[in-house]
Amino acid sequence: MPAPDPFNRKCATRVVLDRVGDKWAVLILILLHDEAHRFNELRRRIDGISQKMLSQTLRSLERDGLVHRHVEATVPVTVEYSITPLGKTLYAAVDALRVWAETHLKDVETAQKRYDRTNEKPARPLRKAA
Amino acid sequence: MPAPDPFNRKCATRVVLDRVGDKWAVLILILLHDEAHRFNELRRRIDGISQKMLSQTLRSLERDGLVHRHVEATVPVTVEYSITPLGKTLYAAVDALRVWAETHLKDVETAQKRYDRTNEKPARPLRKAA
DNA sequence: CCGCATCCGTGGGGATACTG
DNA sequence: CAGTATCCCCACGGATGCGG
Repeated sequence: MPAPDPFNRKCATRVVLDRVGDKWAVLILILLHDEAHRFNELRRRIDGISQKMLSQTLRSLERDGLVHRHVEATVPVTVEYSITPLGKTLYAAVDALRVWAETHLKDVETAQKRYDRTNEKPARPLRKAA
Repeated sequence: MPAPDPFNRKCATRVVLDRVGDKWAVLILILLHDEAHRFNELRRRIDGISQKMLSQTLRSLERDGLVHRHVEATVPVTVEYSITPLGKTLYAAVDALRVWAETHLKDVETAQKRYDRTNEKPARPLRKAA
């Protein structure tokens, strides 16, 4: 893994960024930070996630050591997912983003409206209509 | 925009998360945080970005009020991009992620190797070969 | 209940060519 | 130099069905 030069492909930072870019991963991390959950609990909790993505994302998180998977050998098997200590440290950073979002949402929206008002004046044909 | 319930689609947090999830946006933000840059400077600086994505991402950032676009009316037109105050506040949060990445990279890699050693023992056909 | 395999549609994003 | 427009591909992710 190369030195921390985010402008080179495949640098450490990019790897993490890609994981954070995964919206499902972040949401799962937030949920598990509060308490452990079972598979279908998560499924119901997270609006719009497919079973495939949930499964897939959980495996990634487990692989990265951010989430722990505990299998209970009951009759219909029971699986519980919980956040690991490492996961909690990432959660802290991610949470900073959440806070930023809530703090500056208004500013962003204002900027967007301004931009749209200024630039979205199309309908001025550059070349004469045919 | 709904209340801060990240589990509902289209919540504020998700919007920001999606923007941060955009790796190009983050990289641009980091570059511009150091100093203003021109279009093709950014292009050269960022390994692997296409001209289309650069253009597209810059417009998003400008629309969100995170980046400022200054046009100099020289003969071959000159355009400079710089980070806004709002952009700097976001940069702070993003930087926390960068730090996390560099700090815990080793842990993640270790976890991954462990996981792979444990689980990637395929080659045991569940059903007989045809 | 948990989760993998398969099929398949959509759109994100790369390459290229062109304009102001 | 700074973009826009077009084509095109393939990987991401949804839906469905099966297996432990």
